[in-house]
Amino acid sequence: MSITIKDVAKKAGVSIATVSFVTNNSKHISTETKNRVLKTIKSLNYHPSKSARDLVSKKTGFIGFILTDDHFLRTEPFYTRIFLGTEFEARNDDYYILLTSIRSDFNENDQLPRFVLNKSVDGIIIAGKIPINLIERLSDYNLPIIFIDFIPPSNGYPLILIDNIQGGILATDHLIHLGHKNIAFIGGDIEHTSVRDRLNGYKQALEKANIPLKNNLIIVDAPYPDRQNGYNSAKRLFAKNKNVSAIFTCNDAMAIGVMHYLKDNGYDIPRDVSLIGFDDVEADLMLNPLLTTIRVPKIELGTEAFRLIVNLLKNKKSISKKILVPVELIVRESTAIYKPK
Amino acid sequence: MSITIKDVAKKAGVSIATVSFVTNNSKHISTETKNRVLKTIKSLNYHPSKSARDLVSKKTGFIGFILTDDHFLRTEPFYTRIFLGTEFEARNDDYYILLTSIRSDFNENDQLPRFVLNKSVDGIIIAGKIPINLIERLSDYNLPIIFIDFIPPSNGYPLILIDNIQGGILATDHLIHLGHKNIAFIGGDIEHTSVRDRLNGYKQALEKANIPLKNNLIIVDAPYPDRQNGYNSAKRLFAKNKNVSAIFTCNDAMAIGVMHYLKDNGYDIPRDVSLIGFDDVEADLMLNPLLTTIRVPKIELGTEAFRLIVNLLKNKKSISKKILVPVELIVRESTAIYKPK
DNA sequence: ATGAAAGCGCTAACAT
DNA sequence: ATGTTAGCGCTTTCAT
Repeated sequence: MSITIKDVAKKAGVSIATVSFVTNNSKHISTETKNRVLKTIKSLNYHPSKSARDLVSKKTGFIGFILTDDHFLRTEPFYTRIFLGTEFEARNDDYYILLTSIRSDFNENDQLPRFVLNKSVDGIIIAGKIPINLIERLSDYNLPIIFIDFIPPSNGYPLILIDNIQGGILATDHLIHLGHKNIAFIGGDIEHTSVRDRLNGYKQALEKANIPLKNNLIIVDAPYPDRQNGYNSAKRLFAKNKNVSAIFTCNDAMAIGVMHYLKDNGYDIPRDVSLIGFDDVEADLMLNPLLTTIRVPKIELGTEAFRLIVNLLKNKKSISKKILVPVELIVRESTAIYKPK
Repeated sequence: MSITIKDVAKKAGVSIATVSFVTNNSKHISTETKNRVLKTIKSLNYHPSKSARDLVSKKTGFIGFILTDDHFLRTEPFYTRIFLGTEFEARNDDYYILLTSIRSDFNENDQLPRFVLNKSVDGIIIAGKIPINLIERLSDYNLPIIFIDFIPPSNGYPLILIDNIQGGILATDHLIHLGHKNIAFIGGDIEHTSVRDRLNGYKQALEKANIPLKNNLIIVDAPYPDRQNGYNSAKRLFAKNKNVSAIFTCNDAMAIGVMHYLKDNGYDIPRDVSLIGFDDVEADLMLNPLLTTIRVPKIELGTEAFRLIVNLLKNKKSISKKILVPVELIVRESTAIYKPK
């Protein structure tokens, strides 16, 4: 049998209430008894039973984390890092994160995540694009929900977002400062708010530098921002336009595809073409040349989300907050000063 | 407030015990009352409180899943798929999986996963290579532990393993049947049991076909089986040996690296060189040509592990089992009949 | 076949 | 400052 609060109380010569007060720091206990209790707890290696605690406090001590399976299994560890961030942070607050995946084509007939049905979480974190009908069905459960890197159609939810516009500006400014004028933008689906915002930043930066916007330098018709689509987009870009000297892609996966295209077609990076990505994923460090990119602090997105939801849980009132997490330019090897041919 | 067992009992006109018996199927209840209770449960949308249940049953209803962070964040979603498998299976048994990562250089001073310290799991699943000292410290906690895709130095743990030898035979046989004679093997660290076993299968297949083993066709000196090391290994292979007509790499990540090397050096796949990988990860489907490989049923590794640990939990006796999960040859486009140049 | 009641380990109101 | 005690929602033994 496991050690319980009674064992500690008996051994320390106090009541179980006192022990409880000590473990919760909830009432003023004389330093002397407090220390004695603490010592006993340690000596007995006592850990309060989570279920007993949860039962009386009417909390579950769990936060649900929902990811579509394609995000969960993405080749670049992006969302898994965000999960890790929440998990790190949860360690301090005695919470556990329950990770589950749903199908990306989640529909009416699919079951909601079990932890929702069984009410075994106090709140829900959702990362990345998620089917709308899931959100609607979730709202019946009266659980605090917050979104990371996704703007749901319905308002009122707290949001943790990447400062994509700023990132777009940062990336484009970098290329402009290197002397580039013919700067292309390659993005995936323009319907994604993050792609749109990054493109937006690109446009703002060009405008500020008085560089005219050319539509045939913008390729945003790929369905999904992965390597393959990066490759194809680059192919389409160069089919229309030979004198591109720099490319800003909406994420690193596409940048890697673009890099392959450039290599396959005899372009040297960065001598002939400068290339900058967005996200800063592991894979960038295995490339040759190393990819210059905009770093998205993935772990921090997770920790921010966790902190926010815990605050929500404490204050009960649903303060609709929007946290914009800043990004950072990481200069590596794939960008260089513009040299006319 | 939430619906409790009392509400159900009152509405159904029975005692709470009866409701409990129904939800647990634990005693014979007349079909009539049973149906009535069931209907009431549904109408009230009642879900038993997990904490209350756990408290009395002295179970936590949780299984811990430990992964080193480099495995967790691997570029190819291999271990995350295994986790998903356990999670899928856990849904049927009313268990939840608590996923946590530890650093791959976990040492004496690092804290054990919180769910171990707090005794909030009933058992532990560990996937992939894990630091030995963690295993040792874990053993103090008297929790059932099972390993997936890793053979710990200490015996007695139930193991879920991939049938690597069979996979090696399958892959090599495939190449042999295509008429290849100069078949290379590229692996990562030979210290890994799985690499060793796959190499073993390779050797067995060659021997059976009376093809002499050539040591300069075997490259197993890379520290980690990733793309970059695949690339480098291929480079070393061709430096020693020009007339290789087929390559079997110990995993797909390395195969992708090899593929890049071959392309960079003007080899056509599969016309000049046939290539087969191992694992069958998403990325294979984005390659050109599509990669022939040995499929490891990742989801199944997870479900098997979960089933095994639940059995362990039920029977209490630690049956030291070893489950060998079979693999499958997936022929795609990167292998072809041998044609002399 | 069903019900009454004890008790799992803990928190928190109330008492001292 | 510390102790007593009533539950939290559930399972399970023992009655009936």
